Amino acid sequence: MPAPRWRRRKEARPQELVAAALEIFAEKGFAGTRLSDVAKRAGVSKATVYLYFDSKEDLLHAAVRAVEPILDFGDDLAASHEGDTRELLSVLVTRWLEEFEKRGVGGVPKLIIAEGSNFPDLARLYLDVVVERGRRIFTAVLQRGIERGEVRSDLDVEQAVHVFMAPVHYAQVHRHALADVDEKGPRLHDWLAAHIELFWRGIKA
Amino acid sequence: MPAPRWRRRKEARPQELVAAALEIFAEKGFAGTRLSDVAKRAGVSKATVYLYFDSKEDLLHAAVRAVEPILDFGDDLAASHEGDTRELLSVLVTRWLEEFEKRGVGGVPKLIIAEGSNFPDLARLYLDVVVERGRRIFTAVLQRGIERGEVRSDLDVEQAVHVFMAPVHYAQVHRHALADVDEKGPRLHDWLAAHIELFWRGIKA
Amino acid sequence: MPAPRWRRRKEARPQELVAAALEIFAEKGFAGTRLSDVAKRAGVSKATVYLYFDSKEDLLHAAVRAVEPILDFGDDLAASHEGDTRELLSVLVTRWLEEFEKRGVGGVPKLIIAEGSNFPDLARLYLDVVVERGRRIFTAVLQRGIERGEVRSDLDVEQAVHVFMAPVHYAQVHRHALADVDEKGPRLHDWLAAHIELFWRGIKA
Amino acid sequence: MPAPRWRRRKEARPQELVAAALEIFAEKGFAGTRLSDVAKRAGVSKATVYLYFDSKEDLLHAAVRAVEPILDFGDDLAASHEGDTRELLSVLVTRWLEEFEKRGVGGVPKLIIAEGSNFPDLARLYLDVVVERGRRIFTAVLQRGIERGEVRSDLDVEQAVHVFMAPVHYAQVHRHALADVDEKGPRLHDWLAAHIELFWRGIKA
DNA sequence: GATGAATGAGGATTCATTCAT
DNA sequence: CATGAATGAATCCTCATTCAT
Repeated sequence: MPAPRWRRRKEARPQELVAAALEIFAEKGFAGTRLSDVAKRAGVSKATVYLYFDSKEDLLHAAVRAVEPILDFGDDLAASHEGDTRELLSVLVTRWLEEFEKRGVGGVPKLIIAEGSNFPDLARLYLDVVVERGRRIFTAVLQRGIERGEVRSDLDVEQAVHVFMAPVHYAQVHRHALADVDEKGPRLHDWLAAHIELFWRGIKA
Repeated sequence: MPAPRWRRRKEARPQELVAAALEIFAEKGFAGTRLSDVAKRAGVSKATVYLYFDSKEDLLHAAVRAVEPILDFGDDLAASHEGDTRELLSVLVTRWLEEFEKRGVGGVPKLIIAEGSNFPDLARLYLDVVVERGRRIFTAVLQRGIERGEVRSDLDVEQAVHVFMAPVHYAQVHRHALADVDEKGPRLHDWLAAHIELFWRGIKA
Repeated sequence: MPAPRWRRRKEARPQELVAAALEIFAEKGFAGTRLSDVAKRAGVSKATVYLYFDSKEDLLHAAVRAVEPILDFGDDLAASHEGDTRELLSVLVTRWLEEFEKRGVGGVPKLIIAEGSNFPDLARLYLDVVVERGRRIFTAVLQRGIERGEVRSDLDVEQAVHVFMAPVHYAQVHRHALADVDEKGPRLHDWLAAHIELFWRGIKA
Repeated sequence: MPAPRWRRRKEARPQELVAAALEIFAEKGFAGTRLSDVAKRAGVSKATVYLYFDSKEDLLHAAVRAVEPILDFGDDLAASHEGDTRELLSVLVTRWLEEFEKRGVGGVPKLIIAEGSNFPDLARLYLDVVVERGRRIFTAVLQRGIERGEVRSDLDVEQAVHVFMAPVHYAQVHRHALADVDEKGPRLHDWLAAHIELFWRGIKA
């Protein structure tokens, strides 16, 4: 008795819905999103959404929660890295952006910016699993850099981390909010490469 | 002597409405904003809004257009500055943030991030009068720095400007979207001071 | 002390408003008419309408009441007519239509058709001062025709009057409701001439 | 056992809505009709109307389009008639009126008079499927009458048709607009019988 | 589990009407 | 007398949500 194909579909439904919802929430915002559009994009009927989610807001939460494991790679990568700190910064940033896109949650940062004041719980979740966690990771990296003598020992690490992360966050937001229309705007990878280059000059020993 | 039901305010009304609208649009987003709330905050009835604006969307445009003269200070300030470039960067950034708050349009950057994909015209307007103009101003500043020998002459000015501006934009967005909930987040002025400090180390000759 | 010019204007206001109202009521119907459009056509402000009329409905009544003296010509003309009856019919119909247009109330019949069920009082007024009065006039004319031996004495005068008037009423309605779009439709004067010709053949002795 | 809040009626709903709408549009006019009243009369909620029609105007169009097949009987009846022409006229007129009432579109002629200038497309549709078609049918009838020697060969058929139809149209309009209030007005069947009698005398050979 | 049908609550917009000047 | 400004009360339309099948 082979597992029927539709079984897999059925189990995949919630994820498909979350993926569809995320795209549209990120594009239109929460209030601007019609559940009927989400359903259509997921290839189901409106009513089906309610089999898996209690409400539109529930779906929003689910969509944002998809970002939870996004930085799992961070600690390991930082701990196991062998090369110099500057390269580690570069690898981490690259991976950061890749993970978001690969997992289809690239729109979350923008969504959080847009809806954070309407849904503080979501903002807090995002801050915890992305922002704070990112801060911890990069704090560790900079401290390791200091220990290794690569980074100035008089650096105010906390502020430096804030400074370092702003362009990363902003690049994600820009990409999903303005890039299409910002013809003279920065190109993502050059932008972040330049950022790391300048930042490194700013902190190196 | 009961307060009159209304008072003639033809002159002031549009601005009051725009101010009220901007606050709420920035907080709730376009679709999430109820015109009745805007009216209430402006102290008028819903119908009064329609005396001055054709539609909710028209009001949104008006609200965003309030940002148009925001960087008027930039060119003059840059041209007349006597001190060193680093200080000029600092002055300009400080002034930038002040102007937005002073004119009550501090929420616009966040609003544009949230609604840019729904209203590309608005995004374009914002890019023109804020982002591009900011780029031009800082490009000039860095070039002046190179000419004065303060800044490395091998600097890729275009990329440097993009790098420099990201934390400025992000700080504005963060302030109106996440700051309330981001207890461990950066404090605006320290953050930008640290940014300028590190950036300067990155570009100085 | 010459009478100031504006005096005349002021006294003419109600009539100008009634005239403007009538045109628009006849075109758009009562509910479809905006008082602001009436005011604009009359060259005054909306509020001015309320100096002369209590309400939109009051204005409607005034507009329809303008039709009251419309058939004053009828009795005299019928009584003083010297020629034959057929000619009298023709003269009366021609005059009927002329009077409506001359006095600017040509749209009233259509308006009454459209709004009669919403404003039975108006319908009754119109029936009294136009329809019933017309019936009386034409009844007298046909009876005179019988007395003069021009019209069949076995004619059912009451029915004949109803039959005679239908095309007159309909022509008025058609003109203001369908004529613009009814390219293959009848031309008013030929139509009524043919009507009288056929009717006369139908009733003549 | 409480009555279910609703019952699946997908098939019947549009027709029920059109019927309800037609009654109310004919009575109150387009602008004077509240969609909530239409919904109530059809026994559904306001929102349900929008499941089947895009807008109030769409519903109006649908309602008027219900008149489209109304004269289908005409050509056949005229072609297959065996008796004399006078009787054919009578039969056609009787049937004409019957069909409108039987199909519940008796109010359309009045509605078109009322709204023709606001919705020229509707007027055109009505002219095409009712007025013009009627003209063609009666033109054929009169020509047949001439061929059969029953009708004067010098008759101006085109004008005669216009004359003949006016009371038919007007009777329909009168019935739905004024009859209730026009106590001394004509009774439909006597009226049209007298019309046909007089008309026949006017055209017979 | 899935959905077509239905709806209640709500929001944008309009407009007759009022009032201070 | 006139009117610009303001508004309350509708009215159309949308959409998240429910329910019978």
